[in-house]
Amino acid sequence: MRDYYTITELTREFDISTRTIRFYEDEGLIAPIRRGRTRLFRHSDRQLLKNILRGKRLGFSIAEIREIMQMYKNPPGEGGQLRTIVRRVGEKRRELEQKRRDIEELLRELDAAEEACLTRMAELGVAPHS
Amino acid sequence: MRDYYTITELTREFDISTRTIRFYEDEGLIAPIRRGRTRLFRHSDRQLLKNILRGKRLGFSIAEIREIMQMYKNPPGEGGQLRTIVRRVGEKRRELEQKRRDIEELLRELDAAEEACLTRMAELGVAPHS
DNA sequence: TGCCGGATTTACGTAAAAGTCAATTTTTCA
DNA sequence: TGAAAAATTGACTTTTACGTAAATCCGGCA
Repeated sequence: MRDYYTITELTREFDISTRTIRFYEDEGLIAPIRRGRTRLFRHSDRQLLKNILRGKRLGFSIAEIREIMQMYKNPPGEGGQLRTIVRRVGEKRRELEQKRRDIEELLRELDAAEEACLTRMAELGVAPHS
Repeated sequence: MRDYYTITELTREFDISTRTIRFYEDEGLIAPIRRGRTRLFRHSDRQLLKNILRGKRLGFSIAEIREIMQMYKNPPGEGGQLRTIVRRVGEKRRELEQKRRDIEELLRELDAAEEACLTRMAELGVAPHS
């Protein structure tokens, strides 16, 4: 297990550009250490990047991703702040549950569409795969 | 059950602007009928709008939503086209399944974050809700 | 030591998805 | 019928999330 990843290693692993990674750094989502001017990414940085990309796949904006990341990087914090976090966790959870319902619905519709295609292909006497 | 919806009824129901609806029309995603220049939305138009917004919530672009909608609006079609649709349905399904895994992961992390907050609050002797 | 390839910085560019504004037009209904 | 309210159109603007280009810098090595 290597100590550090270079920026290009990460661009290859996740199929994103260096510009994208630097952009996330500018946005304060990751903070790799430096040797001179060169960025060195720790395992934790790589993990954060993974989380960012997961958020992106789910359609969250940078601002939303930042907010989510702050939730589970909660510092000791004061009582009121903790309650705020708990409330926002609840909101995000509901949002994710809505997305999950959306996915289930869409999957059902895709199933129906596929079946309609296969039925029609059978009628036409077409082979199901190339 | 009314025959038609006006544009403002839909903007209120779905909490979007008229500009957004007109934009979707320009993009060819919906095609309400006209009485004079005024748009009249049928139930099917409303349903399409619902589908569009579901796609948006899942982070799909307009282009992707258009592609998905073409899948289950598949016309009689010719054999090769049917196979193309079946293939693309498969791709979208895998994409959705990835999103579903992403959601499960994120939900687990939110659970952990919430629990950490609650534990900390108990230590501080703070009441769990306002 | 001189060069080469990768990394960085700075700055401007851009596509997608609307928002905003102004000028009409249309509809409604008192 | 006539004015207020609602809808339309077109043009321009904004925001987000990077892309791209140019200039610079740095570390290794022949």
